[in-house]
Amino acid sequence: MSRILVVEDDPAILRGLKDNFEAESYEVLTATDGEAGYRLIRERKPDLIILDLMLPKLGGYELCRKVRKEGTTTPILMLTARGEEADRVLGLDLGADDYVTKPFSLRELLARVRAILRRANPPTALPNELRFDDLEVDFRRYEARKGETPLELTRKEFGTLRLLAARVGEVVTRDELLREVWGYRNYPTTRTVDNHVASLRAKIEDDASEPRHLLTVHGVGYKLVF
Amino acid sequence: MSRILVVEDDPAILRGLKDNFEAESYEVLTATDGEAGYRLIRERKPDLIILDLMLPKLGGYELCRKVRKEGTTTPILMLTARGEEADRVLGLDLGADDYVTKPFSLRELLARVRAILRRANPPTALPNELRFDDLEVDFRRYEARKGETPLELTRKEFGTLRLLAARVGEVVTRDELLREVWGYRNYPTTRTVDNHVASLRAKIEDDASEPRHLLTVHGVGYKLVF
DNA sequence: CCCTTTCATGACAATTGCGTGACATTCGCG
DNA sequence: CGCGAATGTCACGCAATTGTCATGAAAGGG
Repeated sequence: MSRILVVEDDPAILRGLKDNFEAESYEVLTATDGEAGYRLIRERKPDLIILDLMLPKLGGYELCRKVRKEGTTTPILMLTARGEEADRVLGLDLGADDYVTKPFSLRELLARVRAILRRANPPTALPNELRFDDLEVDFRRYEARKGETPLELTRKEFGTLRLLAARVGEVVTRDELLREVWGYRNYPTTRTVDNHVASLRAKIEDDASEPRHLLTVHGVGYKLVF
Repeated sequence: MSRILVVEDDPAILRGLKDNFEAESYEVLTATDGEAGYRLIRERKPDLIILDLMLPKLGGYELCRKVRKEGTTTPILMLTARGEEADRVLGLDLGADDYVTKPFSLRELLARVRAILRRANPPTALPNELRFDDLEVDFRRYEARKGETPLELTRKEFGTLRLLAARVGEVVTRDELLREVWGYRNYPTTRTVDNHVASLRAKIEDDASEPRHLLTVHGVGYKLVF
């Protein structure tokens, strides 16, 4: 069976996870701070790393980036508390393969672990770039241009546009946008989405009052069309 | 729409939850102690159970474990007072699917409920498109065309057509349409359905006064045939 | 610590779409 | 054929949805 490393500083959660994964007959390694976790990654080469975001000595964020920079491709699942940087769409670039927000569902966590290990299909493919007409967006560089003029898009705008771009033509509901772009942090109103869509329109549409690409579907949501 | 059981002994909270869920078009069952909750689970088979941890007669832990042991897979969302981490892990051990700590944000709770239900009840096999004759409907894009001319269908019209399309040839009653398209609560008159069917006809039939596809079955409902 | 950017929220107006009722028409059934 | 019930048609008022803007809070950089 697979070997899983859990890096988590809360001893109660750590033990709960260890017990449960072992009950599923995984081999479990544990660490309570980032540095110990880093050593275990190098020495024991786990098949999957479960990483708390807030860690003593070396944060999950930094640890994640560090091992990725060293070329480690081991799948990483991030545990994040509500209130932390939990944006799924915006956050996956750090090198994590999946995300679970605390307090989390153990059943869901187990299901995700199985899914990751099965490794059949990569996680929901988000596009890395978008281009049509004179618009050009690079989601990895967080750069956008309209014709010759560079656009200053905010993080939420990038995230919103990216999710819409991932499903070009299809309607994306405000709830989906909130879930995927905003994440499980502080639940803003769906009205917040409208505002960000509005400012996106002001930037990417020729005439924001007559949008031709970022369209509203009344009572449902928004969609991006070419 | 979905049926939610709320088991909570604080009448104020219970009332608040009931009102809010009903405002979201959920059907709500309520119980103020574990035993009553247990009976409702068996008798009414809710789609989701929201369970307070501290309950008279039969606690949330015990109730959760009991129904799980009996093979019930209905998703359970636990409500708990802000407490120790041990509670969290223990609660999840018992088979709860998610967890919200009191005092909670109503928006958060609603979002989680939606997420759980979405996960548990994968969108019932509704067709994503419909085509016959010169009609072409894409339910994900919310787009419809008749020949060359695009049709402007409203949300209810899309929903109505989609449900009819899911059961081509079969009669769908007005009550079914109301339940599936309109949602559980605040039933409009069944006459409302007629109106939407009428406007659908005006759009998709060649001759609305002589419908050939969207047919009335007198005294029963409507059906879609090719 | 201040300053800038980004974000969330609310008020307001404009628009869309929905629900309802009145009346006409059709259907089912004797 | 005739009656009552069910359905079609239509138009109106209202409620929900959305665009727009302003404001204050939060986050991030110097």
